[in-house]
Amino acid sequence: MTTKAVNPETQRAKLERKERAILEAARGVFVEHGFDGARMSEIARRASIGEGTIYSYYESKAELMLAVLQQFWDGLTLEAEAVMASAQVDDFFERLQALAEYHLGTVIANADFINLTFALRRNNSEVSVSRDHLRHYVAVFDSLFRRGQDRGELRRDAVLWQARDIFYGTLEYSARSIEMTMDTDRTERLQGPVVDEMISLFHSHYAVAHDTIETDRVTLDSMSSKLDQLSEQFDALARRLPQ
Amino acid sequence: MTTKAVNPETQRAKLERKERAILEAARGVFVEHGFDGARMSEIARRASIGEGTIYSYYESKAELMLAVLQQFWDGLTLEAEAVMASAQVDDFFERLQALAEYHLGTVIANADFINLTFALRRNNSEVSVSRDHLRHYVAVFDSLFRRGQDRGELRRDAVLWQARDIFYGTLEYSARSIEMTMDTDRTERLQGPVVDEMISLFHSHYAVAHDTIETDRVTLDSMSSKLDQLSEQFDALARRLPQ
DNA sequence: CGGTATTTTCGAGTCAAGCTCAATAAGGGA
DNA sequence: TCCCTTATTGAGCTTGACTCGAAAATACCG
Repeated sequence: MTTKAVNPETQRAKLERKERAILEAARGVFVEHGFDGARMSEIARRASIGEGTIYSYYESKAELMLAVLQQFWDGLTLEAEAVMASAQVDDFFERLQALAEYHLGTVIANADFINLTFALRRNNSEVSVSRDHLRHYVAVFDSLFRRGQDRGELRRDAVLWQARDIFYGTLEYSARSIEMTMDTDRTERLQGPVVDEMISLFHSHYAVAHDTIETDRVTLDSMSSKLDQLSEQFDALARRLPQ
Repeated sequence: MTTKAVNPETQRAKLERKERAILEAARGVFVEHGFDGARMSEIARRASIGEGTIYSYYESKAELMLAVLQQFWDGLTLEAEAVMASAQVDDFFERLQALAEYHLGTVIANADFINLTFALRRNNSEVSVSRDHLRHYVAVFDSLFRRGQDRGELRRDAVLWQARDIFYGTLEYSARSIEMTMDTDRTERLQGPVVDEMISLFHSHYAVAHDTIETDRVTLDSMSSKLDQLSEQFDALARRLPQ
């Protein structure tokens, strides 16, 4: 009696703990062996439960995988937001650099997960979920970019989704390239140059550099008129000179 | 005697024809159902052979898939090279645009294959092959870019692999985004703007226009100081003149 | 042509892995 | 303690990649 009715929470807590155990075991096995290579029996063994029990928590292997991915992407999004929140400067480009460094590092470190996410593109139901993960994650960049436009650091006519494609597309492709050259090649690529190039690219393509050119044009105009003026004065002076 | 020894070629040709039939059937089934969804039995049925026969041509399902991918990527590379060869202009940016249009269209049209390529990243042996496909394919961009540098259209200090990452990374990411918004959203993205933005980006970041602006600035500064100097000399001269 | 060696094809059978389900255990209220 | 609900289990079911012994086709030779 006393030990049994300890708490109504206990039961739920127990289930949740078990669910977390399954998720953690699944995460490890999926990362180690990929989706096809992962064995439900191994996941069950690591979670210290029977194989059939998994199916009372998750409908199928695919759904379990999806839960793992959900957790993974949620974690990424939170971390990315934290990186932005902890930035000590307001400057767009500094923040972009922080985000790029974080993203590139993460994508390289968790390449397995990223690949798994895109490998799971068969059933339409799963696609939508995977899409939501991405949408939520890239929202960090979106708000950063919009803020940069509002603060006048970025061109107003820049198209958000184009910038987003360039940012994430380039970083992911670079991550794959870095990954590829890691084990075999001697010409190992580093993360630093990739991020630097990205910032430089955003500077030259999206910064309000146009204003600078405007200023130059103004300088040019004023110089030109000054020159004309000087020329006239010179002529006038020359005419006043004695032969 | 007469009918049997028709030709020593016949036998080999027969085998090769059968191999092509298997490859073609496999290609269709893989594209329709993905790697896991594809059934060896269906491939055999479509190729009008017994299931076991496939295994006297290919070691395993994975190796068959790899052969399909090999053929696919080789075709892509050839097409990309043909696009470059048939370009009517020499201008780097026009050629880049043609390549971008081709690549984006191809990636969207054959999204299944592209995904399959990256989904097959488990066994190390397969990785290397997949890497070679990519390396060979992107060589088209590489030679185009180098030519652009040689012809003085592109900055000499530009780093090739960085430009390559930007080009292919952005296009692939855009292709995925376009794919995603295709069936559901009303705000459908088009391929045109993506390519245009890419060209514009390469113009602003890699064209020798940077040098021009730099040169302009330097010229402007020196002209400005010379003008001031001249103005002073003129005043001094004017003061020395008799009233 | 007949006979024989070799090569190619075949599909029934094996094995492995995801998944089901009837039986069992655990929990919890009266 | 009894009973009902819920959770857990692993032996089997199903499916699909792959094997293998046999048969069919082909090549070779006298």
